[in-house]
Amino acid sequence: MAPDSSSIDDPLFDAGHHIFANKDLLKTGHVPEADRIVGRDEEISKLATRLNGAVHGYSPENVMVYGKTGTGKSLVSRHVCQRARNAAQDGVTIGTAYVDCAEDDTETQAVSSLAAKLNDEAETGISVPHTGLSTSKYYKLLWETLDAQYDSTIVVLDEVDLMDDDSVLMKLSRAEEAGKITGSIGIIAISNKIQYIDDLNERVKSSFQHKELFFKPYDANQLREIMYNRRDAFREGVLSEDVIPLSAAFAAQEHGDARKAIDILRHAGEVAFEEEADTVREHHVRQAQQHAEKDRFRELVSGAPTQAKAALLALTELSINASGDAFLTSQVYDQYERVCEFLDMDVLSVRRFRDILKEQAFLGVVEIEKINKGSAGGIHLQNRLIEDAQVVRETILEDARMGDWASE
DNA sequence: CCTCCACTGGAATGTGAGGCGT
DNA sequence: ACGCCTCACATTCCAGTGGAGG
Repeated sequence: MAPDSSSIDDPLFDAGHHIFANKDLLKTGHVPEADRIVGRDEEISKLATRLNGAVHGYSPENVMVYGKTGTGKSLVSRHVCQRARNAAQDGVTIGTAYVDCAEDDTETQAVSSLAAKLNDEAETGISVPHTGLSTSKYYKLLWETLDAQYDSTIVVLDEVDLMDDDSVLMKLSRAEEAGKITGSIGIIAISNKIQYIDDLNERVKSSFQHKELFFKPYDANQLREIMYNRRDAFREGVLSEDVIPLSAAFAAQEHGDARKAIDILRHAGEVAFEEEADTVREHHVRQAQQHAEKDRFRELVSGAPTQAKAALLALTELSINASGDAFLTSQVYDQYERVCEFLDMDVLSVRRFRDILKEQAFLGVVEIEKINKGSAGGIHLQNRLIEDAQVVRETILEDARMGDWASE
């Protein structure tokens, strides 16, 4: 928790860090100052237009914000909220609240956290308990709070698609016309899924439709600028020239996710530190990238269903023990039967087994090539692991149900 | 150019879990 | 509590595939 720069003279914890000056700047939750937001000017102004009403005491519009992770959706939303608060005309007060629906994923939790965040007890005299009330009570508290304090309220619901249902959206969007509150309310709903709006209740849908805002992934130039803005996380002169451009290039390949870009940069710093290098260089970035790649891969494998793991285990076994690195489906299936028998699992049909391998190919864990052996055997698929077989094997064996296989 | 091999992949169908309206 | 629907996962069946080798 404490910043690296705190200088407690304990030899166990090195006095200073020779790579990082302020590592916090590279934390995922770090919010940069307004003038450091890169390449999102258009999105900022569009979002502001929608919320413009609030500043003048009218009703703001609802907005649905789409975009992949790490494209600045939350950042821009928070930023615009803050600007709206500051820009509020004389006599107009604006309340803003941000709810992460990944944390508060039920209706009650979301409403209670909204009420708690918007309520200033000193001013309203209302106290909002963290738990214990019924959902409707929390709504009532929320309406009271809003009436007591604000002319307009902007609510940001981040990752709404993780919400268990859309009743919060429903009730919030209708609060004004249903006369629950005297002021107005605007919702910024943020979602990673483009189709999210299709699953919504018709009423909610209509209040968000045609008010969507898309966030494009960052390109390499923008990523580079984002990283330059945080270069003071490192000590001066520690970053060599090509580190940031290279990290940006890697991250741009990975769908333009700014979060990943920063991760790679931080990782590169950590690698350099562990190597006791004086500067962060290109090869540290490459190593960090590989590390990230491996992490992603491990996540894929460890998250796979049991049967898929058994299939992969069969493939790793062949890759390690047999010659060659690509194997016919029938060979892998034979091995898979042995694995299942040993682990006392159900043996799936060949047909299903083929589909499982195909899924893994889609995820990028295995690679499948079609070959034809002619009159010697017709059409076959050759399955090959993309990552190192040992790595895959170790990851699978971490699974309790698979562990026994380690004893052959 | 035709055959032929052994697997591929589409389609139909079955099954259990979980959500939804009544 | 109830049937109804959808979804993910799995099985069975079988026509289709396409290059090596005659």
